This record gives sequence, C-alpha cells and structure tokens, in this order.
Amino acid sequence: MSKTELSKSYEPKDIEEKWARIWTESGVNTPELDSKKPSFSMVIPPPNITGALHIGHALNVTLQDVLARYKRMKGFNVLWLPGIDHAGIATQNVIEKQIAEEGLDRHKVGRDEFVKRVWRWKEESGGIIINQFKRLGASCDWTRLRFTMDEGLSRAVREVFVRLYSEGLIYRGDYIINWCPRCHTALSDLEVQTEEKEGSLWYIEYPLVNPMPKIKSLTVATTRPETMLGDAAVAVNPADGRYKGVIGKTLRLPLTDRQIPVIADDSVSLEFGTGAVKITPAHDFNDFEMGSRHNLPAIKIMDVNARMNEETGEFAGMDRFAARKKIVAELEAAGFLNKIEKHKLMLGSCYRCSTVVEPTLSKQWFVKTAPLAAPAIKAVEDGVIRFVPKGWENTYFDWMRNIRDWCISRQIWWGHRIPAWHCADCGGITVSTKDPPKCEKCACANIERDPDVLDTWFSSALWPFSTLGWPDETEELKIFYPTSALSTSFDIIFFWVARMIMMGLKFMDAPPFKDVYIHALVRDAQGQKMSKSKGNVIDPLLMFEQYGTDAFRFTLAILAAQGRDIKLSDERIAGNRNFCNKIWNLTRFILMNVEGMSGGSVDESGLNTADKWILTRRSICVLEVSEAVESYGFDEAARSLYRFVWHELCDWYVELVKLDLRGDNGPERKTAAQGVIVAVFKDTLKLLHPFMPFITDELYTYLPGLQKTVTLMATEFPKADEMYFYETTEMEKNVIQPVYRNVLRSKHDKEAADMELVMDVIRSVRNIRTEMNVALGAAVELVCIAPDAAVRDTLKRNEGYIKLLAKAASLIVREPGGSPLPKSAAFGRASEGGRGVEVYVPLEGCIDLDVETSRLSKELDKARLESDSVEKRLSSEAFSAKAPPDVVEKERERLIGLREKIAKLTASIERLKGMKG
RNA sequence: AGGCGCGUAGCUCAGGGGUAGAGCGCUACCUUGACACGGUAGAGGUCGGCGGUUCGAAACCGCCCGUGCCUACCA
Repeated sequence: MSKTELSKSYEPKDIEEKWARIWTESGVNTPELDSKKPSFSMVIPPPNITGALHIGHALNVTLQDVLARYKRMKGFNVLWLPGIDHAGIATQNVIEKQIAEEGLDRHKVGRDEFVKRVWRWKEESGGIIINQFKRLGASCDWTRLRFTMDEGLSRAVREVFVRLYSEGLIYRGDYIINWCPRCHTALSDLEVQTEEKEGSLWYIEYPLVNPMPKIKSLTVATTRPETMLGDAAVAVNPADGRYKGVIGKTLRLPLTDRQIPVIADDSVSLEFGTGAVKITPAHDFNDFEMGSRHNLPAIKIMDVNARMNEETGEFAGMDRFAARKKIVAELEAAGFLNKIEKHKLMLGSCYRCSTVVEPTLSKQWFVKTAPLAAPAIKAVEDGVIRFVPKGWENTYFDWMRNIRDWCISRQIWWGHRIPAWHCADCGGITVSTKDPPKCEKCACANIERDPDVLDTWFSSALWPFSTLGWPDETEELKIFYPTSALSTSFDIIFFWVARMIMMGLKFMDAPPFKDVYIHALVRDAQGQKMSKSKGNVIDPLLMFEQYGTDAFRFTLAILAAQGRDIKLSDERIAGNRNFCNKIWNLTRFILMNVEGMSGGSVDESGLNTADKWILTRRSICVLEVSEAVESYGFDEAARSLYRFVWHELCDWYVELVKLDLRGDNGPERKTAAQGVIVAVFKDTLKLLHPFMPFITDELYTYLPGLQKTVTLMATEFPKADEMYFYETTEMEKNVIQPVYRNVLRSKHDKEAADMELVMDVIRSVRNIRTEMNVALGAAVELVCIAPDAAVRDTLKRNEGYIKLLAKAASLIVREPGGSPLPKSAAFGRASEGGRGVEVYVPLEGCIDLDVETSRLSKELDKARLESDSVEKRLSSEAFSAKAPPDVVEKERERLIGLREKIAKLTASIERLKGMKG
C-alpha cells in the first residue's frame, strides 16, 4: 500500500457502504452454537415496522454495537439478535389510510383481505429501519432477524396465552377501559398519554325528588357535563356535615326522567367542588370503582365513535363534544346550571392518534398481574437483575408495586388473534394452542373465534425467549438465555422491560437479562425533546451524510453519560468529524514514515523515554476503555480515547519522533520509533473500533506487517501490557508520590514521569517564546538549571527532543550557581514540586524589559497567593495532626517548590530592574 | 400532590473530601513535509444560595431557590 492511496482528508462516504456490507456478509456476527467461548447475548429492542431511524434508535443501537463489538474482541461468543415488532395499532392505521385513499374502509375490504394487505405492505415497504440499522453499522446477527408476527413467535404467543388462561392468570370480563374512538380499540393504561389542559368545571343542580326543609337540591361539579346522562348516583362524603340527612334520598336527573340515589363514600373529597360528585360508572374509572362498591347500574351512553347512543334520547347520534355544548345550553335554559369555573385538568389521549380517549365499560381480556409481578420485583430486589443506572430501579418498583391488571385485547385486525373460541350454544369459551373443532364445554361445533387481537406488547414481552425458539428447547436458548444485557430507553420500562421480566421468570424460570442499561434521552441543542411537530428532529441519516457515521456514533457515545439527557448539536458532531480526520491523517503520517519497514514489533532494548511513555499511556488507555465499557461508561471510554489519540499520541509522541522516523538520529532510533508507532497505532485502531467501526476497519488494512483479518471485530482487544503497566498496590499508593498522577500505575513511572518533565520544559519555553514574541523561525539558546543530578541527566538524554519541540539551537543543562546568566534571559519554571527546573531563555537585544517584568510579576502574584494558602494550611496544627501523612508531606514539598519559585521570580525581576537602569 | 434528576468557563458537559477539567466558541501568532476538519500560546470559573459534618467541602448531609422529567382517580 502506498501513501498516495489515502486522500488528504477523510471522506466517509467512500468507505462506509463497503464495510457495512462486509460485516453483514462475512459471518463474523453470527455466533457458533458449539463454541467453547463464554457467551454474551443481547436482543435488540424491536423497532416498529412502521418506523424510520430516529435519534433514539441511533443512540441505542450505537451503544449496543459498542458492547457487541467489544465483547467479540474480548473473546466472547456474541449473539446480538435483531428484529422488528408488528406495531398493531400503528400499522393498522397506515393501511387504513391507504384504503381510505381508495374510498374504502376496512369493513368494506374485509378482515382476511385487510390482513393480506398488511402483509403485502410489510414485504414491500415495512422494516426500512433494518437497513438503516445496518447503515449505522449495527453488527447484529442478521441471519436471525425476527418479526413478532413470524410463525415461531406467534406460536410462543399462543402457548403463553393458553398457559396463563389455564392458570387463571388471563380472564375476560366487563371492566372500564380506555377506548380510542378513532382507532376503535381498547388501550392499556400505558398507551394513554395525559396532558394538562385548560377546561371548565360546570356546577349542575340535581333536585331532590322530595325536597327537604333546608335542602331542595344537590349541586355537583363536573368537568364532563355530557356524562350526566349516564349518571347512576351522586356521592357525598359521609363525614360531610353539609349533606347530613340527604344520604339515601333520591334525586331527579335533569333532562331525563330518571331518578338516582344519593350515596355515601369515603373517597369523596370534602374540599373539591361542592363535595357532591356525580357518578357515571360506565364512563369514568373512579366512578366505575365506586359503582362496583355500591352496586350501581352502569349505563353506557356512547357508541364506538364516542357519539351519544340511543340511551340519550334526543342527543343520540351527536358527537360527545357537540353533545356537551347542547346539554350545557339546555341545562342553563332549564335553570340547572349554577356556574362555570375555569379548571385545569389532565386529559388522556391515544398515544397513536392523539384522540381524546373515552373511558368505557367494555368486555375485554386481562392479564392478572399481581402474581406475576411479585417474583419480578424480587428479582430486582435480590440483584438477579440490575438496572444501570441504579436509580431506575425505584421507577420500576413504584410501578410494579402498584401494578394494575393489564388489558391485552385490542379491537383491531392486525396482530395475534386471541386463541379463544366462543360457543354460540352454551356460551362456553374454549382456549387452545390448536384451532379446536368443537366447544370443549358442550362439544358442539357451533363455535366462533374471538375477533380481538392481542396488545403488541404481549408478544414483545416474550421477545428474549421467543426469538431463541421457545417453546422448543433449542440450543440457542441453552446458550444465550438469560441474555447478558438489555439496552433501552426509560420510557418503556413499564411497557416492555417490566413485562419481559414477568414473562421471562414465569416461562423460563430465569430472568430475561442480567443488566438493564437505561440510556439517556436525546434532546435538541436547546434541551427540547425532539418531535416531528416541533420540527426540531435531527435526522441521523442526514448526519451520516454530512459528518460520517463514525463521527455521529462517537458523538452519541461521548455524550452518553449515565443519568443525564443528551443535548445534541451539529457543532458537536462536526468536532468529532474532525477527530476522524485527525485519525485519518495520523495514518497518512505513519504510512509515509514506515515504508520498507519489516515486522512491526517492539524491540525492548531500543526503547527510549518517549517510547516508554507512549507505551505506558497506551496501556492506561486500554485499561480505562475496558473498565468503562464493562460498566456501561461509554462516555468515559470515548473521552479516554479522544485524549489519548489526539493529545498524547498526535500532540506529543508523533511530534517527538518526527526526526527519529526521518532517520536523523540513526537507524536504531528509526527502527525503534517505527516499531513503537505502528504497534501503538494498531492497538489504537482496535480500541477505537467498537466506537468507530468504519474508519478503523478501513485504515487497518493499510498498515504494514499485520495479519490480514476481515475486520477488527475478529481481532483480539488490546491488553494493558504488563511490561508497561501494572496495578498499584495499596502499599505503593501510600509510599510513591509521583508528581504526575496519570503515570501512577505505570511500571515505567520513573521514565514516564521523566517524559512529563521534558514536556513541561518544552511547554515552559514555548510559553516564553510566545509571550516574548519570539519569531517562530528564530531558534533560541536555552539554559536549564536543576539541582537534581537525575533531572539533569534526563534533560541531557532528551536534549534532541527539547531542541526540536522548543525550537532551541542549543541547550545548556547545569547545576545552580556557577557562572552568571545572561542578563537578558527570560525566566520560566517547569515542574513544580521537588523536581523544579529553572528555564532561562536569553533573548539578547530582543527582550522587552517591561513586557517581561509584567509577565513575571503576574506569575509572582499567583505563586504568592498559592504559597500563602499552603502555608496557612501547614501552620494549622489540626492539619498536621489529623490529615494523612502523605497529604501533609505533599503540601510541604509544594510549599518548598513555591518558595523556590518565588525566590527565582523575585531575583529575575530584580535582574530586569537592574538592566533597565 | 408525590418521586427522580440537574444547576461547574460564553455554550454543551465530565469530574469528585486535599493544586478546577474537556469539547466548541473567543484572543494572539503560525499555511512548518500527516492534518487549517490543523498547530502553538493564552484569556475566561468565590463549582446555584444558606447552614452542617470535617484539619480541609465544588464534592458528603440538611434546607432553600431555579430548572427538567416521570407517576397520581380530586370529579
């Protein structure tokens, strides 16, 4: 490979499609069933078949992909199973719209034909999102793509339904449910979105049939006057003095000829409204409960479209909101309306179509959740399942401990049809995994299948085991269940996570996963939730185009701090596009400098301080990335990589060894530096690969002397080399107090610290050069004074590097004292603490005395401030008595260093004054 | 009404009992043979407020203020 093959800047478009295809086709994503490796498995949260890739998917898939690639490289047999869910209501809505364009509705089309049309649509345009996941780089095992309506999964659904029914955990009955008058189906509590709305409180007078001396009527307050036509009672609190004696009396319901009782119930608030509340059991959740307690009749007053029904007489056929207006008007005309107040209320609407839901009494199927919830709560309490971040466990517990039965029937056609048959003769219900020929109660053949289908989440709840072949006892289940981790968004903890846990424990006797990682919510740059209606959505696909998929993925990862929302902006992604470009050009640089190189191994004997430093930094980065990914600290891992690649490898090591690589310092240095840079860079690409799979796989192919592999995913993740790194023992932590904490755990901490010292000297000279306006091309003379012989030795050994990066023509290293310095020398100091080096840059003729004086004075002020505070601390007896000895010692050294610095600065300022006059 | 989270540089955010950090932006200088999607050097912060614990608090605890979200049957 020659350097000319790499363009001057990174063009993501050129390579991404190719790699997405290679990963999918190479088979590396498909695990082995006879592997000796430990397994790691995840199921993808199945996106809706109607869906398109949005930023939330992008984040979640990216993080899972990081885990999957990382685990593969760590030697795990990884299964990451992808899939789609059939999204009952949403999909049905799509097809209904299509049909409506043809001037038809689903009833005209008929059930069978309708379902056929859904399948046809699914084959043609459903599941676009899967290709978008591939475009994102998702390394799922695409050979195992599952769909909730697949035959296998449908079998699992039926099996579960039958078993739950036979155990009495599924029942059918008349209960109040949330009804969507547009979708024509029941919704579970979770599928209703509540929002605060501005409404009114109408005060309506209900006259007593037999007026009492003091009380002629009761006034009720209601937000829904139209439901009065279905009222079954008026309730007051038995403790309410205002209504003593009225309890048990009868009221005349205005606008009707019905009579309703006044009942007493503790749940009625004394403060709200008038203290008297109308009870409509068929159209309100509370009223339904109360109706059951008091055996009140439940009168339905609306049809499936939420239009008033025949029960309502003259209002029949009117929409509920139109009826409200008319009823209010008539009440007013008849003198029953006392007053209207403005009132804020929580209004529920359908999560799919935003139509205001109508609580309605209806015959539905329910799952009895309490018995399933108990073990599911315990699993999390016992730590069998772990939420990350842990805080979400409380959310889970709150919900689970107050869980209500789950309405699972939906009056739509697209979904898993309930496997229950009703007998026309005896009314019995037959529930079976196989279509029954006759009623199991009366043995007649006059049976008809229940028309309802199941809530989509019912099938999603089985996802972790139904996708692995359950109810068959498959190898996949043995190897990959329970799955290792589930990554998802907090807003489906109830919808999905909790239900998977209940079902997994029930049918597999084991939790569906060990870790639940709850990722952040992505918002726009202003912190607003992204939504189509706000128009503030960031389209991931557009970002791929603009900045490259890797840059986008890396941005999501580095922002994915636990427990905080992500505010995503273009600038941030652009910054990481630049990072990709940096990596690209680093590769170009390396390729230009390793031509003709053989091998690519690191020869221990030829390593110098710079080499050992970067090898040490490499090992620390390996450890940081590994630790972070293992604990879902994607942001920490990404930050560590960014720092290492840009600020350590590029900013320092590459600059240090430029002359070495050019051969200016002899063939040994050239070979050594080549070996090190290639070895380090090779590992860098591997470390980056889970985050930036495209660019890393592409660049890896250009490196010399490497074993060819299809993808880095199939290579081994770098290890923190024992040669350069070890864990610090407790004893060492207490004894060794290196100046630089970041090399604390290095075996070469002496040499790594040496490098940091050299870097400090270079920074110090650069600072002097800039502050004193020394032209960039002008080489300076440099004098370093250090009391410590070892420090002097370090500086001498690295003379070449100092001269190179500080742009110095000469370097004199010497002890304090001796011949006087040139009067015009600018002063700097490298490395505070015990190893302090005085740096002098003689600037004959070009030093501006005033500028230098003010520069030094500023530094002097800072040093004095600091030394004062340290001195104060040290002089406190409590401090030296109670603070740990190493802290005290450190502070002492710091003070010595600061005092020296002050002395040198003062001397330098004096010297300048002397020169001036 | 309850619960959870957040408040650190102009902006977006890490960190976390012992010297205040990054990215972007800003200022100055630099097209030097990887990279201007770049380099070097800077400026910029009493870590929301008040108390408490501590030798020491930005960090731990309590209260308050601001802010965001989730849950809830006051009709």
